Amino acid sequence: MAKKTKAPTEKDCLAMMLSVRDALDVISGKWKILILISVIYGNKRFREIERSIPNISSKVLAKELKDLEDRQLIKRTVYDDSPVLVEYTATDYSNSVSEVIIALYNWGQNHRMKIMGKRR
Amino acid sequence: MAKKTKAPTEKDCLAMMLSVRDALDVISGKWKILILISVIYGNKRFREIERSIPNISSKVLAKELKDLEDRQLIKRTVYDDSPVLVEYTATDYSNSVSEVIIALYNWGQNHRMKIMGKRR
DNA sequence: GTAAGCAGTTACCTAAAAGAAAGCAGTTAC
DNA sequence: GTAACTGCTTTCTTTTAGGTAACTGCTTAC
Repeated sequence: MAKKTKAPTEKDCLAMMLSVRDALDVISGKWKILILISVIYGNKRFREIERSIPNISSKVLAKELKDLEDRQLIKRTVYDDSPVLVEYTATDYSNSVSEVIIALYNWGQNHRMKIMGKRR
Repeated sequence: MAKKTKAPTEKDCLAMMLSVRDALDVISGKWKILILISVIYGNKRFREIERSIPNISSKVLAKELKDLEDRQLIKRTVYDDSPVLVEYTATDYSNSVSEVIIALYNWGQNHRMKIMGKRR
């Protein structure tokens, strides 16, 4: 299978950037990943998610949930018993974000230990 | 070694969020990761880095480089021959970000294929 | 002598994100 | 009957990130 081992070219560098940018477009922002964590973890109801994320407001949560739903990173299901009941759940696709989340989690933990010398 | 397998608690969810937030505080923004990629890849000079990142401006680059330097994610070395020569290089610490970068790269590539049905 | 490269800085402006606070229509609990 | 929960929406204000563009002092190349 002897492949040539090529040194990385400028194109590789650029390609890396473009894909990372694609990811950041979807995932970045102060709240999206936290919301995904909450939902993947198992929180389903609007208020439940809201309570699980420190300092998030209803307004921001509603907006971000819509955005994540549009991108199929979250599923919104309405059960129309009265009272109306709404459930947010993870999708297969949102589960694919786990790798990113875990990398961020590991790095963040490590970073805090570096700068504060202690764990949370 | 039989550890108890515990179901994740609310505290686990919160701890995850807090660490991820720590990471995002350092790493987020439109440009920081792209700059890290460029420098890790091997670009050293200010203009070289600038040219390697599509559409970045001098102002933003200068600001972000300072920020990354403060956080020890980049090393800035001045060679004071005349003309003054400045080199930016990756640190051990910035290399630790690679895992995050790779996760973002993989996800971003996958995402693009999902929504566009093609690679870059 | 002028154009172009180096490593930035400065000042001004805008759009988007986010915070704060209140409200609403419906339901349930006491 | 009133307080508290649900899933949001609305308005208003502040903050921040980022874009644009020009300009600096210095050096080398033509």
